[in-house]
Amino acid sequence: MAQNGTQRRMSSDERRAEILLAAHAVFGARGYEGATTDEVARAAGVSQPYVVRLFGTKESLFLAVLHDALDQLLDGFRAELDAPADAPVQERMGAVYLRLLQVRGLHQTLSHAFLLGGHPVIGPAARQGFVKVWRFLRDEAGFDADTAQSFLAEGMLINTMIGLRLIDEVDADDGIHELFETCFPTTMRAVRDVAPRGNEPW
Amino acid sequence: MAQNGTQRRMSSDERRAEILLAAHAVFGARGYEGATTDEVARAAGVSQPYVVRLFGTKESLFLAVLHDALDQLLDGFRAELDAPADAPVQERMGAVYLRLLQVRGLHQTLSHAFLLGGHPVIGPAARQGFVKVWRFLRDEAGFDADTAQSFLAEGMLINTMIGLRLIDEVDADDGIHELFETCFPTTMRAVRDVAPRGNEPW
DNA sequence: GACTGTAGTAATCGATTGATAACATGTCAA
DNA sequence: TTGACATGTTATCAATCGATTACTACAGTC
Repeated sequence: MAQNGTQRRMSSDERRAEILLAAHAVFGARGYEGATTDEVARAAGVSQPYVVRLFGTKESLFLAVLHDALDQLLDGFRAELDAPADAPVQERMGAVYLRLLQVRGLHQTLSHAFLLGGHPVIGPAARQGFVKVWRFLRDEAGFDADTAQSFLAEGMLINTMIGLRLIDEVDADDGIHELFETCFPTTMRAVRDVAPRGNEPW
Repeated sequence: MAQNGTQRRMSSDERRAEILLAAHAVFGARGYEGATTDEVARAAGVSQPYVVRLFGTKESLFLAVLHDALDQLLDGFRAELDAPADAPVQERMGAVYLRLLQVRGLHQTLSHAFLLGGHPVIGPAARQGFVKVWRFLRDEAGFDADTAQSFLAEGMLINTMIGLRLIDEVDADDGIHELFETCFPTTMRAVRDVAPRGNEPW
């Protein structure tokens, strides 16, 4: 029974991928320390010990999420670079960045990791990832230093606004509405459709 | 004995201020969930239960730290606005922001709070604080929307770079060195002197 | 110089949480 | 079919942490 219903047997790799997806959302919403392996497990529809078994420790699960986020980011950038150019590079990379909002929690997980530079294990991994992004922008995308800096800065502001759940008040507060229109001049509708809302835990 | 030595009796307000200072550093380095009231207590030189007694709960301690950070930021901005102008407004506000790096952990605590928008108590407080900064830049400092957005964005990037402890590798990695020179063109020496290093826990 | 309120600590408790161990169930090859 | 391995769970433990309680000690006052 249950041949294709709600419960199905998966390969451990498929399961790992599902847990990773759930972990993006949970770590993004609660941070490394605030998230629990049990929350991740329930979000992924498995038991808490199984999460630990598939990833070893909570710390290595977070590292896996961090590496996955950086891979998705840089792979997305590179794929767009290889595609035929239909707009300035900066706009195209920005569109890739915003498209990744569909992976719930990805941007916030990155920001959380970037704030843990003092952590003995996560710190070095986060630094290395950040530098990789910088090097991509400079060496592969061809950004000059000032452009790369502005691009990164705007990315960090986007992460902040997403993490703050500012969208919830975009209609209630004129200042926020203006900020959004400045930050997402063309893409506001897309962002609003995809960004996390306050009424969902993550 | 011990009339003025290492141990002294303080007013609860003085002690509260000292704990607040220590809490900036601890919350900044470890985040809201990652920090423990015991770490804050030891950093402030008091016992853990006393921290809880003076602030009620860990949550209200964090809210106090958040409000203190926003007060220091906006008070600093306003004081600089009232002082005789010796440079463009944007530069002067930026200098205030960098000067606050002397309050260890202040910027990172703000960033941590901004990532907790989904938290039922911290979220609304963080949103409100962020909007207050935006309104200050627009209404009091007279920034136009684009300038305010860039200013905020660069601030978030600075917070990220501080939280990442990137300064530790500024001499070891050419990319990081370049990033720092782009981001802190005139102020790099000051930032390096005052930013937290990897070899200190916070 | 006892009285009293405030500063502060030691001891401890209950809840949470990451991790482990033991066990159960499904699937595939021979 | 049956064995064997991979998928998954239930039960449980030890450590950590925020909070409470009960106690101690200092300082100003009458």
